[in-house]
Amino acid sequence: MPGPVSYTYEYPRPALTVDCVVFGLDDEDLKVLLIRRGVEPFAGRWALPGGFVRMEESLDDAARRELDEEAGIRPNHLEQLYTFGTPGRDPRGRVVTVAYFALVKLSDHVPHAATDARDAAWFSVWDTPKLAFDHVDVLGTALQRLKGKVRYQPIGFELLPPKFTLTQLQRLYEVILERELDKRNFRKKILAMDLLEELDEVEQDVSHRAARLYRFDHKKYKQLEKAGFNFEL
Amino acid sequence: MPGPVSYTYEYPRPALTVDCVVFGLDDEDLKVLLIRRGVEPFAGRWALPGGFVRMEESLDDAARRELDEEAGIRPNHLEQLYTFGTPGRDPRGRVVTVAYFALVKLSDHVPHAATDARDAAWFSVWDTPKLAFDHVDVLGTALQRLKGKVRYQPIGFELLPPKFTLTQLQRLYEVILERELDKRNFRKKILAMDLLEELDEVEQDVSHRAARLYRFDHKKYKQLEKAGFNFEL
DNA sequence: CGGCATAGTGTCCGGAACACACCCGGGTCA
DNA sequence: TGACCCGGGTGTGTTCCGGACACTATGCCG
Repeated sequence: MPGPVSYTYEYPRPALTVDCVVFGLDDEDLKVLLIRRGVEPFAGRWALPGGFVRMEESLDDAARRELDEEAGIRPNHLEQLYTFGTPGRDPRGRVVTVAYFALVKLSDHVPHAATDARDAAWFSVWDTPKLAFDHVDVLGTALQRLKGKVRYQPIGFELLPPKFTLTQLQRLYEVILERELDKRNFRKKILAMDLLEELDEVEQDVSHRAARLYRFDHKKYKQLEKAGFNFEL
Repeated sequence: MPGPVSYTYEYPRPALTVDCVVFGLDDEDLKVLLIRRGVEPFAGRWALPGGFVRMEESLDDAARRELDEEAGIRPNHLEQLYTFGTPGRDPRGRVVTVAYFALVKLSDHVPHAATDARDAAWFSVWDTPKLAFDHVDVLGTALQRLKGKVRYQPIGFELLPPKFTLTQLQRLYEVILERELDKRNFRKKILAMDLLEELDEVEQDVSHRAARLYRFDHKKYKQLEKAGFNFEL
């Protein structure tokens, strides 16, 4: 990609990057995707996937591009999280980063690495290695946001396979909200919303009574949303 | 402020600005602070106060500095809103802006302009002139955020004078949420939280029975918050 | 065929939301 | 000066919703 070797401005400008907090759900645990850095600064440390924003792309596009390049991930749900710009957060100089958070179905991304000759891996969000830059703060902010948002918007489904059992769904909420929920009340509430399509299928290969499978009805949700319906818990 | 006349980088960098959506509450109406632009682009148009981020200041500091410089405002409540970076949003080239939103007591800022030889004025949020850049989008996003946030965090008080009546408080919520509330229930709920200090004073100069004044108890709120209390509606 | 592991289900109670109507206090104006 | 007008401020009954709570059903496995 040839071009001029330098760019000159009248006033100094910070560098601009995007970083992505990608969440996935494994049985029993909420995971976050990390990349092992190959270059300084923080070579060898784990960090959130991300990189520099190009001049002709939007911030959202930059986040998607970096995710695809660094981990081969094309998330369904991606939203801007917060912008971190404290001077000194990057030893190379002033770097401002727009953080994003994404939700993916882990099942779609089991064999993770091998996409860019980099190490990429899923870690439990409660037990990550020491992170580069201020990425702990970014992760913390993302967790808070996820916790706050999952109760008022049906985004949790992005973490589950298309067909899931009510128990799986309940566990998802329990893991994210960090508290236990009553099975009967949970089912009553979620079914009362009439957003789940009950399928004529049950889970396979379990050594006990198989649970019925459900599917989230995006179309019905869009309708209800327009009509002023508010998803809650 | 003399210095080198140019800054050179190996890769192109977007310019970085901050813009602030400052809300104030007038009897009966939610207002937003706008500044008339003196220079191109969009000279003569109204716009949100804002400007370029300096290399040695944090984003929050930049927002506060610009607000002070352009309108003489030092808001109590200021928080980051969203970062807008679509290529083409500024005709001068790639400019990414970190938007903030702030709440102020209008009473503290009645005589607005005259601070920087610029025009500054409060407009009803439902009836603003045509704005420069993509500032309509920014304003829209800020309104949405305010609407969402006011129900779960006691930030509405930042818009009222220190001493206020319950009716004033109720009107605030009605204006922001764009729906009417039941007087009896509103009072019951807000008083039950035990966050308002009942004063031995009543409002003055009204042509009907004077209402009792209250004050928001920040200290008590901090305590309750730590104890896991959640403000709601 | 018995045991075990998870699926699936209904009821009751207390507090919150809501709708409804009346008295209070003070200023205004005839 | 007294009648009235305007919002301020309060009580109650009804309904609705969320939370607590425990047992039966089903299917696989040994």
